[in-house]
Amino acid sequence: MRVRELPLSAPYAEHFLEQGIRELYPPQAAAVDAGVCEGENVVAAIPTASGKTFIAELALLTANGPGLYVCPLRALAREKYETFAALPGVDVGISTGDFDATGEALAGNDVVVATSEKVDSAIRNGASWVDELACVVVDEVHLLGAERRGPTLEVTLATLRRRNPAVQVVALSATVDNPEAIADWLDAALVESDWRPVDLRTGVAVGGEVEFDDGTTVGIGDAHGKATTDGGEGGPNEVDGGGGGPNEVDGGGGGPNEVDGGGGGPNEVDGGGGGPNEVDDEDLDDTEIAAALVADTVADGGQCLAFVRSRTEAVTLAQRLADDGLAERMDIESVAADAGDEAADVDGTVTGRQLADCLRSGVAFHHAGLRSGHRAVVESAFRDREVACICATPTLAAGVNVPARRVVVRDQKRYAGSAMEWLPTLEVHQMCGRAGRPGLDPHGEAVLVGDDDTRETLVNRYVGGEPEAVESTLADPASLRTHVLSAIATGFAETEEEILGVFEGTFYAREAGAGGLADAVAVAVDDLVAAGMVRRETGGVEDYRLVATPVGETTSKQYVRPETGERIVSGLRTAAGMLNTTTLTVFEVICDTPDMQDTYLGNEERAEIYRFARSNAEQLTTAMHETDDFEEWLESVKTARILDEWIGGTTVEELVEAYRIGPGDLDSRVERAEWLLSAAEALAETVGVAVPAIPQARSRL
DNA sequence: GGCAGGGTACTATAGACAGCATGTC
DNA sequence: CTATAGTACCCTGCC
Repeated sequence: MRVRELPLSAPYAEHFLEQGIRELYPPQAAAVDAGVCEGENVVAAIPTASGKTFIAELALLTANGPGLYVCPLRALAREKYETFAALPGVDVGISTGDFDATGEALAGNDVVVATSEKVDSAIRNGASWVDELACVVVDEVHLLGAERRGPTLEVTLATLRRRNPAVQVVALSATVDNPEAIADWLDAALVESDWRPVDLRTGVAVGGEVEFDDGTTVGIGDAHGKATTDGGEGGPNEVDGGGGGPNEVDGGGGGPNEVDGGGGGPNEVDGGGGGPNEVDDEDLDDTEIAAALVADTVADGGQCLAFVRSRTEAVTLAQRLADDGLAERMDIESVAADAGDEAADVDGTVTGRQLADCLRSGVAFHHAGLRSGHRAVVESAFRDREVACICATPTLAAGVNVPARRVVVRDQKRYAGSAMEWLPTLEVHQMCGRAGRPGLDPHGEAVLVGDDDTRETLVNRYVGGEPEAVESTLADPASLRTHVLSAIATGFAETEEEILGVFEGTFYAREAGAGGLADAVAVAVDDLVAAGMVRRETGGVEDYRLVATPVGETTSKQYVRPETGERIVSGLRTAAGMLNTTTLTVFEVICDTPDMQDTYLGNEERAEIYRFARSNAEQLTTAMHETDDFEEWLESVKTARILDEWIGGTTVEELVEAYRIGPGDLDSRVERAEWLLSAAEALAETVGVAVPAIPQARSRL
């Protein structure tokens, strides 16, 4: 199918042709056949980089009215905003917590790009534009299975559809085990495919060699074995009708079960029995294997991503690769010396300096402790081929697009609470899916590092294994309370019956029936009444209606969780009766809510924070002996102390040093504090308490 | 006695969304 | 619990 044949107006068709898109990828063609251009609901469960954006554009451009594009990350929202803004004659608006590109009212736009929380918030605050939508595209719908954020996605989508039954819904998902359930929920046609524009092979590295799922075996430390099964030298990047395009369809991921569960086939294509530099099989630890896997690809002119478990390990691996002189083996454009300077310019923290040093050696690391400036430098230097390898925690797999020739997953387990857990298959697949850069690499390679004991597990679980099914988490009491309050506060529901009606259209209800929630909703309502968020108003003879109290209304509008609203209100009341109310007081209140991210409290620090809490007890709203979770409260005190020092003028460098947090972590704490303080101010006004320390703290943040 | 090197016990561990006012045609 | 890197600390052995 060609772009010319699509029901697009001339300027759009021109635009795509200019971008080199002539022939549609098979999943795109399938989406068109399913009716994306005719207003039909479509769920596309296809790999990343197989052309999802184009499907979204088709839906939005052919829709009979304004469109909404919902995505999970602010960074992705920005990326999409730019993509859509490049379309001729399309007015695009963006709406995320931190970014507002146009300043115009969202109502005037042809397309709005927003995070799901922002859409939820817009609905709660009565924004009118949501009712005029003709089309909603939801990116990464499989996140509906995520705790906390999943429920807001499904409730938001259900509400949008309820208020506007005619709206077209196009949902884009990673490959999951039950895409048909999502399609069924949305009354949508399902397009399912594992076609990719660049072939991907996945392997497991044990000792000195890698066994790939296509049956080939490659020695590690060989200058990277050649010769795989596919011959497509022709031009994997050509989207042109002429070239190898269409017939690549079944050559590639075609059959989903091409993978042989039993491990490597008998047909080894070993690079010739141990190359000259072949690494010794024995006594290689995972890091050495990972480093060799990276070095091989780099020596061959390709770039790598290496995924590890923790932040420090990402940094350590990057430094090690830098010391090994990794980049010297690569004909990279130029080592990222400028990027190094840029990274150093962001701040003078240890993290920043380490990153700068790595970048000047053509290596980088990436994790959530980096500030967004750092991350942007790393991402763009990598895209410009100034960096040979990024060592990263799983953040990178879910974020903006940074494809590499080879992906090395060194660690497949993660510390969770008190034990090591295997990573979900879906997550590992997303890491692996970053392999293969269209136009630059003949194929992508993903390698999981293991040993004799784990080999079979890795093959079964990740190489040949199916990703998990998406399951709703709406039944979680905390999520339910939030959305029940929202339904009442917006006036969509006045009885428990009507609340169930709001949830009728959710993914959860499809699985369990809305009735499955009845008991849980009743509990949530009771909780909200007890918390002073909701009131039962006995209006009629026998019945009552549910009404949000002013506090409940403000809580919902401010988009904080009910528990947060409750904690803030009680904190404010206590503060009003205190002699010594300071900025520390209000920080303690907002940090002691579930909406503030807690800060790790090390053993060493505990005693020190305890002393701090004691000596400042008259400024804190919580008496030590009456905390239900002392440990958690101490963490809040630590966060509050950091914020208080921050507004007192302590620098990032000093705070990072003193409290062992990443610079990016500090940024995110500050950002949340701004938001929670404004919520606190609004709540203070609704309950009629004046706490001057709130505006003080706000202005100094 | 002093110090280097090695063994050992202990500590720590991924990620990231949201409010609102304001001015302008 | 199913792990492992980094580190503070102690012990040992050598000078």
